[in-house]
Amino acid sequence: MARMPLAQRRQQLVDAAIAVLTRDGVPKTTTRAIVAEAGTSLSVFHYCFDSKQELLDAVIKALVNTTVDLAEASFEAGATRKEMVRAGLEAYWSHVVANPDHHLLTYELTQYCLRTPGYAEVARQQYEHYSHAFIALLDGIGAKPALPPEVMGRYLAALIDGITLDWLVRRDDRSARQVLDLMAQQIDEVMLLPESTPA
Amino acid sequence: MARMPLAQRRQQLVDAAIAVLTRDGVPKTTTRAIVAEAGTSLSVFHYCFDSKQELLDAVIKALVNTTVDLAEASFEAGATRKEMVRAGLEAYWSHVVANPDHHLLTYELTQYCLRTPGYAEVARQQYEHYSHAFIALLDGIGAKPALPPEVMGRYLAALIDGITLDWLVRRDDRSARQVLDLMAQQIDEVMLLPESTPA
DNA sequence: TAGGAAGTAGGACAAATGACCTGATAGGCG
DNA sequence: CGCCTATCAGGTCATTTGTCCTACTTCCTA
Repeated sequence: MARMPLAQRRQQLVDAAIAVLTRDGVPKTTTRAIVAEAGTSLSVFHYCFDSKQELLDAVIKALVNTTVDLAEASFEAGATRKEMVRAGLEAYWSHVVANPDHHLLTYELTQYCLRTPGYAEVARQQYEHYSHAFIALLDGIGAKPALPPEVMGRYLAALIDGITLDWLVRRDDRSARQVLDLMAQQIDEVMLLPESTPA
Repeated sequence: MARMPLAQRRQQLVDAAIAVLTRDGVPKTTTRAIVAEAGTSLSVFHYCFDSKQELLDAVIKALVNTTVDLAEASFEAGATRKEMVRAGLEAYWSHVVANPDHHLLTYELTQYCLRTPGYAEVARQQYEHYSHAFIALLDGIGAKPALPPEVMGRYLAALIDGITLDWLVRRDDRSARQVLDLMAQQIDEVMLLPESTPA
């Protein structure tokens, strides 16, 4: 193997671990599978990380960051308010459909954190981020919520989380799209105050 | 150990497995932990089941049944339509709060099924049951849906699933209750046609 | 250019785990 | 009562998995 500075090798192992986690799931992600994916050896692994747990720390940090970035970046442009809402959901949804394993892994890691002493807080922050992302979206659109934004954010985050999980389980595209449409409609027609129509 | 007929011993091992799964999670549920919980030996285990997988089959069947029963039984009486909806959600929610480990395990097993070849269909059926339970609830209430019942059922099932997961992660009772209230309100005021007011 | 540190290689080891085997024993049935 | 089948006990084996150790190589630097 080509020699590589420590930081770079660490990053490579984190990437390899994410690849294996995504492809094979948490239980099958052994240290040997990770180093095989990275094309290196066990000794290199323990040269870079004290333990498997320390690597998982780094993996979780990396994944949470990308997931949050995704959630925040998903909600962007559109012409009318209704279009912006739909565009945001659409952006998120196309990422789900294109990367089902990524999202499945997110759920798995959440579970892992809940079961691993000292990691519950990590999962907690992850879910805080989700609802905050929705609040920020609605705020960014310039929408006037008809309800407390906090409650709306959590409602919508829970809803999209449930829709995602349902699709990951049943892979029913038509059903998912119908429910997403209903969600967009609910947001626009029910949860936000009517737009001030320009004269 | 007292001698016991095969079927009874099997049931005992399934119960023990559920206890360990609930308490310690899927990864820590080893055959040894199961037989220790049941107070028997490994040999008894392999006398009753060919493999750990075969036991898990039985466990999943048992758990899915109880979960579905719960979901269906949760939705019962109340005076007005609004009260019935709230009572149904309340019944479900009190079970969640009283048995968080049970519900956490449900999510874990869903993941397990998705990752285990040949078990995806089990998870799929589980989620079918959830939305059907909602459709049946609304139908049982005698409510006139303002939307296709199929879509509403999936929307509500996804929503309650997301709310449950959010609470399991953040354990924020106040937030959960607010979102549940909003859900009840949405159902009553938006998703169902107005009740025909008696003269 | 020599020395030393940073990085790599491969093997080894103990613990955990699923699976199984042989012999003992209980308890119904003739 | 005595047999014989169903049930149980304990030990054992092979595999997997995380961890680590020692020796080797590359590369920077004084």
